[in-house]
Parts: sequence; C-alpha cells; structure tokens
Amino acid sequence: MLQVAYIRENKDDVIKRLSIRNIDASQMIEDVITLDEDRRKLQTQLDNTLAESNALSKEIGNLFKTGRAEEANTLKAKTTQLKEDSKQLNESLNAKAAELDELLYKIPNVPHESVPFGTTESDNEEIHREGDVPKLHANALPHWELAKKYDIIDFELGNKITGAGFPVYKGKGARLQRALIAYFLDKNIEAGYTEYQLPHLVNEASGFGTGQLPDKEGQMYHIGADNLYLIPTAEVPGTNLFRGDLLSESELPISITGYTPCFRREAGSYGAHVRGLNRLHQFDKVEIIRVEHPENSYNAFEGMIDHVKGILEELKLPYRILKLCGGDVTFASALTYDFEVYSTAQERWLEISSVSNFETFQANRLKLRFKNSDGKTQLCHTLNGSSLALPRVLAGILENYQTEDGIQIPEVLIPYTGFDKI
RNA sequence: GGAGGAAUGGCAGAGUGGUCGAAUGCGGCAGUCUUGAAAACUGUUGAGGGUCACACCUCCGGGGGUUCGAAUCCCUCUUCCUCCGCCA
Repeated sequence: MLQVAYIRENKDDVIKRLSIRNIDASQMIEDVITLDEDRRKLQTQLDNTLAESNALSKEIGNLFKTGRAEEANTLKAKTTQLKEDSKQLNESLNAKAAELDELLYKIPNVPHESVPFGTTESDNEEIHREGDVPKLHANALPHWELAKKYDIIDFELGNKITGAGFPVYKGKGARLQRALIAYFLDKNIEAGYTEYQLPHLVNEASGFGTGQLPDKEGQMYHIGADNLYLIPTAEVPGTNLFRGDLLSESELPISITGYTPCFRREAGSYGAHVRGLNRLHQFDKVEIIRVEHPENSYNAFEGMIDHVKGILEELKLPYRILKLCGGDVTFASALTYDFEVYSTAQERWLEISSVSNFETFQANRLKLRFKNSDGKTQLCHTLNGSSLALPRVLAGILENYQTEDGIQIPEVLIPYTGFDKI
C-alpha cells in the first residue's frame, strides 16, 4: 500500500510512473487526496470535541472532590451533547477512513524508474542469457514422459488421492527433490541467509500484510473452520515474521531463507502448457527474504540476482533473466526480475524464480519500521525471491540432462542425491 | 476438549474509577570523570495522528459496553501459563 503522505507530496510523479503499468491512475490519486483531506478534517473536529469533553470531565472530577456536587451535575448535562457529537464524528471518520483504505488497496506499487513500459509479458526485457542449450538425442522426451518412463513422478496417483496438480514423487524422484531442497538451502546459508522453518498456514492478518488479501483471495486455499489460509509462498509467513516491528538500524539487514510447500488454487488453468510439472496446486520452493535499509535495498536486490545466477550456473542449466515490464510486474512490486530455464524438450522457457523489491509497499501495510540514525522512524524495504522453485528446475534437469540410457544428475547434486543417474 | 490464572513501554514489573502515557529496575542514548575503556554519577529515553512549531487527540493483547471520566468495572475474541484428558 502506498503511503498517503507520499501520494500527496508526489502526486504527478505517482500518476506518471503508474502509467508505466499502462493504467491511468489520475482519478484514483485525486480521490485519495480528497478523501484524505476529508478524513483529516473530521479527525480534527473529533479531536477538538474530545479535548472539550476531556476538559469538562477533569473539571467535574475536581468539583466532586471539593464537595460541589451540584455544579458538577450541571456540567454533566453539558457532556451529553459532546458525547453525541463525538460518536457521530467518529462514525463518519471511520467510514471515511475505510473508503480511503479501500481505494488505497486498489492502487499498485509505483514501478522503479528502470521498469520499461509494456502491456504484456512479450514486452519484458531480456537482460541476461547464460548457458548452452544441449543438443538432445532424437528420442528426447518432455519431462512428464520421462517421469513415467523412469517411474519417478506419478501424476495419476495424485489425481486419485487429491486431484489434478498434486503429483506424487517416488523413489529417485523423491530423493532428487529432497536433494534440491537441501542444496538450495545450503547455498543460501552459505550466502548469509538464516534458515527458518515456517508455518504452512497463516491467518488473515498475515494475508493482508503481504498483500494477498483482500484482492487475491481466490488464489489461496482457505480453511473455513479455522479461518486460515494455506500459504501460496514462504513470502507470506516469512515476511509477516516482522509485522509490526520497530527495528534498530543495527538489526538491518535481515536475511532469511526457508523451504516450504506452496499451495495455489490456479483456478481455471488447465491445458497443454500446464502439463506435467509446469503448473501445480502444490509445489516446493526455497525462498529468500530480506528486510533492508531503503538506501541499501537495490544493492541487496543485485546481490540476490547474482546469488540465483550462481546457483543456476552450478546446476549448468541454460537460463535467461527478464526485467518485467510495467504491465507484467506484480501489484506490490516496484522491480521484478524473472529467471527462466530453457526446457529443451518442450522448446520453451519456464519461470523458476522471481526476485522483487517491494520498497515500502509491503512494509507500510506490515508497519515494519526501523529507527534511523536521526532517531526518526522510517519504513523498511522488503524483498524476496525464489531460490528456487522446485518443479520447473526438476523439469529442466530431467529434460536437459536426459541421455539415451538415463538421466544424468548435475554434479553439484550428487553429494545430496547419493546417485549420479536415474 | 474440561477447570483455573494471566496479558501494561525494548525487557522485567507496579498500578483495581479522576491528579496515569503510566512508578521502579534493567537496557538504550547523551554528558561528567578517564590517555582510552569499564565502573560511578547526572540527564534523557514508547508509538501513531496533528501543527511551521506548540497546543491537542488516540493507543496499557483485539473488539464492544458501563460511566461526566476506564490500564482499572462488565461482555466477547485471541494468546500464554498451571492442572486434568487425549495424542505424533
């Protein structure tokens, strides 16, 4: 959520930069400013009314104490009207504030100045490409065929016990999966991240904190009986760890990593290009999360990009990095780079990581602040990225490392798997 | 799941109807002393809104209520602790 004070002071700039997302926010911004003015006027009126009745109450107390009950009772009568006024003012104030909040929830983050204009993913800007696409043998298969051939992932079993999009990993498939998780976590720890094990269910307040609620409610699985949500990403519990905190400057930066399963409803997305591991309702992911000093957040962002690059290069997977255009950058993000691995057998790129700087957008909702060197409280910047999302990395490995007589295991993973071939 | 107790500032902990945004201790910050540091001493130290700055307003787990007035009384929710039951 953008800060009202920021909108007020940078009105034209906010409108201009939101236009990079291909939206005309001028009316919304005007409305925010008007609503905010109204809200402050009501607040002042309410404050004055309360001040008056506070003063009267104090006087009444004194009168009672000095035994002048009659005078006190006269004053009491005067408070009735004030009470009525403040009640009404309070109601209008709440209504106005709710209206303002509702509008603010609808305004996406202001993109970073480097974000290119664009309307769809075809306008994303490729900024880096690395690794050679292997030449596969004539009988090369897509990963869902390989999974069946080597009996390492069973999609039908998942259908039986849960439904589509809940694969069952078996034997070496399960071990490879576990190896990847351990390898990613170790790489992250080596880079200075602290490992966390996080809850897989979160409450409503957490959903609001990172921005999944109220807008994207339909993307999360909801447990009605307990009013909890299954996490769509470790970002939600991981970032909400710091909700409401007022940190000292010396506590920054905070860098954490965690492995969690992720649950996404992905309503309506069925078809050829979501086959196999390409899109699932449950998948595993290792996430990196940072809470940063605003002055350092873009350094941190670059560091996260280099870190993910390093992992992909060790795995020797061909990948590219896209800078997302205004139309594709997510609601809460100011700048997002996507990593994609080339799936040789499918002849297409698969997104395996998304690294974002949210600047103060999440921190404002989370009330995540720090005390700066001047002793002033200031919002932190939050960032996160996948390192990495498992299924598509697995798809990439299976497809790119396949040979006529089996699938090679990337060298760095062998110590984790305990075998070098499937 | 049943019975009881509790929730106060960064932490510990007092406060049971007005003078309480809140004693005291620890911690933090600044200063004195010191070559420097420690110790000691002195001062200072919650958050949000509002204002040019003051004033002023809100916040004692969340929400609601009683009262002229609530940290304090009532209702409700959440969380924690103790005991019992169940259990990986």
